[in-house]
Amino acid sequence: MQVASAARSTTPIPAFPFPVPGLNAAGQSLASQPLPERIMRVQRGREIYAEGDMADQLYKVISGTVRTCRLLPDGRRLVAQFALSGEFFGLDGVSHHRFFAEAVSDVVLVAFPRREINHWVERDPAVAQSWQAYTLEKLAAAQDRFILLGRRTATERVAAFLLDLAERGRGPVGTVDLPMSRYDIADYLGLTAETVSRVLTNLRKSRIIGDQGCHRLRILDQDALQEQADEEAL
Amino acid sequence: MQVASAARSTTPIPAFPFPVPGLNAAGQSLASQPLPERIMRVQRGREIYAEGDMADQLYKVISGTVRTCRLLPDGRRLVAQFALSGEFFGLDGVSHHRFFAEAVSDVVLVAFPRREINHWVERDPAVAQSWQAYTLEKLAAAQDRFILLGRRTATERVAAFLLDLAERGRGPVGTVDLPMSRYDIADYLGLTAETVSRVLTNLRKSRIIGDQGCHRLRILDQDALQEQADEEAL
DNA sequence: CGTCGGATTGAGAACGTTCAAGGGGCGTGG
DNA sequence: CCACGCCCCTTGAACGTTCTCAATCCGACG
Repeated sequence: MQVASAARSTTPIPAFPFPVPGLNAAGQSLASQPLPERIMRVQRGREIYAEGDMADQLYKVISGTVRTCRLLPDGRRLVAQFALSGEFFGLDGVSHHRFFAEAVSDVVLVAFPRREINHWVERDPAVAQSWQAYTLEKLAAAQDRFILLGRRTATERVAAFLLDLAERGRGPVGTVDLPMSRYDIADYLGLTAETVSRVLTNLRKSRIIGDQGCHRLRILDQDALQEQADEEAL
Repeated sequence: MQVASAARSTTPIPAFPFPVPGLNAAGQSLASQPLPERIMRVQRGREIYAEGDMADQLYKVISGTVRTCRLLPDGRRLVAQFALSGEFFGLDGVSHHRFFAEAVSDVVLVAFPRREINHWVERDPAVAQSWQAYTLEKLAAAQDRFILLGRRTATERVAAFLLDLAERGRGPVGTVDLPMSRYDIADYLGLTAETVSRVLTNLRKSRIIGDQGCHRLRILDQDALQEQADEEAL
């Protein structure tokens, strides 16, 4: 884990991970009490925290992509989350991390001490409410993923993944960035890299997506892709 | 949904769904402000709430078993949770339920209005903390399930399921109750009922579990079962 | 220009599903 | 009380999707 020098005055104060009344859009406290912050820079492939580490911080991605994973003893891996720029991660355990986090690409992060969040939560019921709502939303998203992993075909999973990334990504409309490898995608979707590759090839041959290199593609037919994601047997 | 008549004086006040300072073990308020409660009785197979319903209540199972599920348009189903007696459910959406809940067996429930919980959370930071911790725990459990659904073999899934039920169940030690059907189990584990049945047969033939009817079994070799659950290739 | 890791493609195998048939337990009705 | 019927559970056989293993290709980077 690499911690860069303290934030420069040129670095904008990052937004709090969840919307909080009393903070403006940039996350600056309206109560003239700036949030403590710690800017971190992590190189591609480096670990941000390990499984079992104290979960005493939350992280917000300023730029780049982060993955949180767990490894089984025999080498099988599952990616729990991809955190894109603007998103946050680190909420994978009550007191200790149950997953480890790595930088998919070079990333810049902000770390929020959890005790600071707890302090806020204790002081302000509205913050507590926001925080709770945020956690509940995460829980709902996790439950949605049960269906993807438990009952969807390979094509459905990949199509849904592309649509999800397209929505979350910040590139030009219709263009999807895939900063992670096929192995990462596979371990996120409960597939193998070969299967992911084959599905992408099929979608390309069907003119549903267009090729712009390994780590970028265009969605040529949004409706068709949606159809592939929702249900094979429509 | 069936709502029984108001609780009798013989009905013990049910415990709050999550541990809360200021409440004793039975969930009775020490602040001489009893929690509002609503006892419900639901017959086996009946719906408790539907997908899309307002998520304005949390439920605690007093006796029986409840499943929460979602259905895909083509009939595929996924069971998100089994709530055994003493456990609670209903936290499957921020404002509206994203799953529907049904009674696996005849059940007795207590419903807690969410606004009541919110009220408590707003009044007492310690309650807020407990509530938050509870939600985080649920989130961590959900993330664990990603691995089960994404990367485990059929045998591993079933073995892990049996161990989980054995731990949560309240029957005699070494005995596991399976109130739900093979189809329910399959939809919980992302398998088919046939596969579940086959795995159980294999475990029986290996003398790892013993037969006591379709809905009850004995764990004969806990270590072996643990081995099956953790990893095939140990 | 060469090297290396990731991506793609192919062939074969394996695991789980699908389809189908038979068996058993429980509740209902005669 | 017994018989029937309806689920559900179990078992078998064939199929299919995905995985595994392997070779090749491509692109990024030195």
